[in-house]
Amino acid sequence: MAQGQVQIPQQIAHQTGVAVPTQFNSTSLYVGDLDVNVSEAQLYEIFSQIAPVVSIRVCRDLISKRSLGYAYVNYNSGQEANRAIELLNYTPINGKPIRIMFSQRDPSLRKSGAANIFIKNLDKNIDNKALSDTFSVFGTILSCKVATDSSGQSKGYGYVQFDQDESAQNAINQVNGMLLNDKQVYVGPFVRRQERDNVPAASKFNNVFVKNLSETTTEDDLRQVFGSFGSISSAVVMRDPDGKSKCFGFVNFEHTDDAAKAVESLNGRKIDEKEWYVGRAQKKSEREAELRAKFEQDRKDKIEKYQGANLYLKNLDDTFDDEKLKELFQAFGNITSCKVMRDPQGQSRGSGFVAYSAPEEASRAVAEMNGRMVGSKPLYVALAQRKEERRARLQVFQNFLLICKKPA
DNA sequence: AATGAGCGT
Repeated sequence: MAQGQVQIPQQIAHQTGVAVPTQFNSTSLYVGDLDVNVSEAQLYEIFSQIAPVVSIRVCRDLISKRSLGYAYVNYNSGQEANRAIELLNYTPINGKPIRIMFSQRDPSLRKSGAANIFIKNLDKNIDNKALSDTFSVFGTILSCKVATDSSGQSKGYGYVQFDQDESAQNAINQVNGMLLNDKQVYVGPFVRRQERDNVPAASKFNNVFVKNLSETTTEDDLRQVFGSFGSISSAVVMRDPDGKSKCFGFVNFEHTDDAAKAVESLNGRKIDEKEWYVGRAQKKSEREAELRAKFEQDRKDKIEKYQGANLYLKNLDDTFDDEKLKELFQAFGNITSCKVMRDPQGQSRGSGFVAYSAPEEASRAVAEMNGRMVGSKPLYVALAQRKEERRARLQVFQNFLLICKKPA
């Protein structure tokens, strides 16, 4: 027998060739949320109180043998398994409530999050069992859990997953906004964190930004135009210290939906011969982040564009200056910049850069000029590497040297 | 205020 498995001396239910059992006559239970130290023996003691147990296995990491925090308990009949769920679910073992479900090896239902609801503003005294009892009137619960901190204290929210969408819908309709232990709870569909982040807070805003105003447009004009969408708590046209309009402003609505309506219908409208831009006002930090991102993108575009249009020169005759370089290289294309590198004393370092406006010009220059005698020496001409590329290459080389030095 | 984690011999 496999290690870690307790085989109970009972006749074993043979299921070979039998169709996959449905949820409710399955004899196999998944027991999750186990403390890592929970053993088969502890589970046996508890589960055999319901009916004879066929087998129990705590699943463990193959190598470390550490408990994965879940186990399987098998009974002879579906009724027994069902009874175990009813009577033993949320029983604490080592102080931690276990969570029992019918074993369902196909993960698709679990992953889909279907019929799953989220409850918040729960009284801290409501535990898994109480939550389950509250919601079981709407249908069969597959899983139910109150979020807790490490000491087992309720965090005031939880989850209930039903087997049917309809049950979840009814639970939401009937319990949302109701009092549970004198606290008004929120009940809604469960939404994955990631999906919730994808829905930008962008749709909930009160403050509207307007630009491209005429210089003569005033706060009163803004109130006039925006006022038709709902009540305004403030309107402002930004101005220079001398009072001259900066041609943009902000209108703050009392209700988010009014703000949204105003944006929807005013953006791009022509008013006083000016096409207004009307949008959600960004926070300063948001705006800055956007500008930073744009700047970064522009920089990347520029690098991309000039990629391959830059030359790196070395072994350059000391008598060459920027001007002479330009003369030498302009035959191959349109030079956008040209530089001889010098030390702080102004002495030529014998290297330099020539930038063209297109990569073809640069490669022509390499082909024609590399190795050519210029002044006293043969000139080295190659496409310039970007700083990062060069750094990466140097790093590879340094590593190589280190490896070479290491004794066998 | 808060939107998990979870399936073997």
